[in-house]
Amino acid sequence: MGRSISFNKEHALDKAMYLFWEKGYDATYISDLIEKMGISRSTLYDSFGDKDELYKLVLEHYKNYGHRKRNLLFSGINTKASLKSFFYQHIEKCYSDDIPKSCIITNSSLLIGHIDPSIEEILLNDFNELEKVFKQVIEKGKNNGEISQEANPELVAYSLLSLNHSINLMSKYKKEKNLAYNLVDKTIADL
Amino acid sequence: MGRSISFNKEHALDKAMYLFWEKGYDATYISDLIEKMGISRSTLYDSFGDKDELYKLVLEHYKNYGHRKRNLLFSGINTKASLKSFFYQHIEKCYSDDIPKSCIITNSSLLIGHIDPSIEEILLNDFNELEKVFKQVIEKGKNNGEISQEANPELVAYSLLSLNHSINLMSKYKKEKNLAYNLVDKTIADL
DNA sequence: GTTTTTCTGGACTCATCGTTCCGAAACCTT
DNA sequence: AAGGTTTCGGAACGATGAGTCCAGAAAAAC
Repeated sequence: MGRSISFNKEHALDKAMYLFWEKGYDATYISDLIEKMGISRSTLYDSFGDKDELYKLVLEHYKNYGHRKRNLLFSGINTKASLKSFFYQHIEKCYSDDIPKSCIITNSSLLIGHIDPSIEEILLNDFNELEKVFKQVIEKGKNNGEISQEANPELVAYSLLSLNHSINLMSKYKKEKNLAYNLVDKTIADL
Repeated sequence: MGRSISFNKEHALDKAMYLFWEKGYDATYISDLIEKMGISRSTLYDSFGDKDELYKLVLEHYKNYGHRKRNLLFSGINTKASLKSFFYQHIEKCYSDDIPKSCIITNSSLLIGHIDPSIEEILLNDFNELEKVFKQVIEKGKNNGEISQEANPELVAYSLLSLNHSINLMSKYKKEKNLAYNLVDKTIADL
């Protein structure tokens, strides 16, 4: 009974995500959000809570979004090829004009220490998760004999995480895409 | 003639720098600034212009501040030792509780595309400058025979820049300091 | 058609932002 | 001491942000 929901929640979250991603938490205004999400002010507050709540939902939404790329890490013919395809796609996305630069987690770094602790926790968790996945990949590669037995999975994971975030930042600063490719190639070759 | 200035301009800029550095441009409010700088609202506007102008002065101030560390790159007994002392100090500063995390330029990267173009230009220049210095260091190391002739100075400089900014971000996200040291050691050893 | 729920639009409150302004105090010069 | 100049503090202004509220339109269920 009653009127049914007439907007797509996922679609609206998607729009909100791009806004927060591009402009950051502070510079994303409710007025921008309702415009891009295509809903009214009241609907936003009724359906998503306040700005903080919406931001949490967006971070959750972003997580799902990021998992698609992450799956590349286990889909290649071997460990190094998987890593390469992951990083190549990362570079292409970072240098694409269709989506915002960098990643929403990296962009949120300034919020740490100044935002609601429950949001900070989400940020820290998301940040650490990719590192864990890298570690798994390296351990799998060691078991397969594709990666040197001397490699320290924790350190390598850290170094890959570092590479990942560098690409984010470098793309913001408009550094040549080519250099990113070279660094990825070299890093993976040295594993 | 007239009343003389009763506050130290450099000291005030220093306080402003820490604030912008820690909170970022948007989240640094004039009210915070006048409190920390120890001057009144009108004095701030009279002496430093508006927020944008003050931010430019702060970036300039930060530049001088950063040069002290940069000199380490040319002060060691050899190229690799110099690089090590530079990065070691960088890590220590990033993990110190006395100064804000990361660096003001990295933090400001979020503003790119949304701020006054003249400020954006300063940011891009500052960012590129460190890369140039790294390149010089590598070229010098090649001439000295300390670094392999096959090394591509441009790529190595990019990779060191990348390392530098990773440390910034990793410290924000509270990653273990130890991993940063290990990555620095490995990166420099592989040169 | 009636009821129930969703959604809209706009007006509203409250807080806080950046900025301006002005009178008074402090200082230098003569 | 007097006059001119600059600093300084606080009040005030205008803009804009987040969030609330409500009357009514729209859409679905009964």
